[in-house]
Amino acid sequence: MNEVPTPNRKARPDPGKKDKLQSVAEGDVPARPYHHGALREALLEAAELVLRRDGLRGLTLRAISREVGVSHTAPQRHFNDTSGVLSELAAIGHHRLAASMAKHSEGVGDELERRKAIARGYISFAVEQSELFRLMSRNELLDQSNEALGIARRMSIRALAGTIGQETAQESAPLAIDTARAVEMTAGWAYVHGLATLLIDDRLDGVARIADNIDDAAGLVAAAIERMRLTLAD
Amino acid sequence: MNEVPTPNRKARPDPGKKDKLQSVAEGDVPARPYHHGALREALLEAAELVLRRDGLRGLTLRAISREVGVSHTAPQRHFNDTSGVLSELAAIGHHRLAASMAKHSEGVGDELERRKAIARGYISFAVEQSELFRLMSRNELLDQSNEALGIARRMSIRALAGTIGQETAQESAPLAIDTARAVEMTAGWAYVHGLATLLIDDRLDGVARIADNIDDAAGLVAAAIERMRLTLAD
DNA sequence: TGTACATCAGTGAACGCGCGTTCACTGATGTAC
DNA sequence: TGTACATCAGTGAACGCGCGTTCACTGATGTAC
Repeated sequence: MNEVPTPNRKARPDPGKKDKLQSVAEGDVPARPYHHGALREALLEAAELVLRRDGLRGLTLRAISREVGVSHTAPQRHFNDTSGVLSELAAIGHHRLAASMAKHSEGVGDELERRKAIARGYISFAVEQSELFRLMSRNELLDQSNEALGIARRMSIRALAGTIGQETAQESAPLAIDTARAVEMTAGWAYVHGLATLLIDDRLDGVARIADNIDDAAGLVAAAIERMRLTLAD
Repeated sequence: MNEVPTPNRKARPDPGKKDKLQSVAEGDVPARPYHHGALREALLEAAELVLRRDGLRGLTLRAISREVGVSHTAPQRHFNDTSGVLSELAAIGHHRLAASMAKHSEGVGDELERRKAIARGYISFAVEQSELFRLMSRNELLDQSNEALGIARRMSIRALAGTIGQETAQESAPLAIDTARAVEMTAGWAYVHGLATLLIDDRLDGVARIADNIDDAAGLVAAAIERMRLTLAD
């Protein structure tokens, strides 16, 4: 009787959306199948895109669903809620941060130079992926019990300590250091993290503007990194 | 005819709310008048209360209206929108930050000690009023054209440079310094800001936990501040 | 000192928005036999 | 190799929530005369 195999569904607001039978004949765009196959990964990529384009405010489950072209309830199965997506994204960010530091310091022998290189890697990541970097600090939005995030955090701390590559991928092993070393590490981390944060928040412009020979904050940061051995002021 | 002077208003859902005629006879609680008198200040206080209690997420125009007990459209007249309230609040925060640094360093003569004291003032403020401190960095929520905020920011930078009190309240005058001084200031600021940020974000616990003799992040920070002259690590 | 009137400050009902969540469902895939 | 059935993945309508905004209004205050 019915030529279209549509059973007793109530309504089809957009019937042109799924043309499953003509999939191959329609062109090279394969018809989107009911089962995506790699929806989780697609959603994460979409989430990153939305984060860059619309900022953290626009990053909702509905937004990433729209981006992928999937029902807005689909993400629930893969991430429980928004914090699930954000936590995964933050974990990815920590891995990239670690990779950036490792890459910048790769093969640098001199210890001081090595530390400067790690600092550059840290700040480069923060500047180039500032929204992601910011997200990584937004604890109230992240699921603190997320395992991947925990592992990724430990990994980036390890890369910061410059011990990545020296040990194998034992990122879960504790990094035992003594007190003095911990204090130095804290100080160094704080220094670099503060530079990165102030830089992407455009706060250094104020200082740059009042200095005689500096007219860009990036130059200020470069000079500050070069100093590396510092006192609080003057 | 009518004993109550209620004219042709449609409905009174909560008639007990405003008992204007019995104001004095009712007790020492004065009946809330139609005109508040200092609504702007009351709303700002309420905003700070809400910020502490519910965090930034709960800080809405409707929330602060509820807190004061006023119609939820009342704040519109005093602050245009939410960013107006947040900007005023951030400005207050900058003033308090400046005051904290000034107070801690007051009367400290030795230059290095003075800088440590300023750092303690910075970090104390961040820890004690962490939500407010965080708000001050949330540029996307603040009205960058807000004049009070701009002035307050310049003031806190000035206090950070340790020049507060040496000059009069000329907070709008430019703070002319040379390049070397600017680099030092930037480095010092970054260091202290990073310590404060990592501390209130509970990020230092990770380092503290892996150090042999430190089991609290606060101790780590205290030690880091005491060092003050640092290299990136080790 | 009193009166008229403009202006200011706050009210409360109504609306639209985008969000997350629930629910019964359908389409696709995997597995037992 | 084929068939039955359970399980998994995605759908889309519906709902409730809290928010900001608009609007016509009312109550209080200030000012001109």
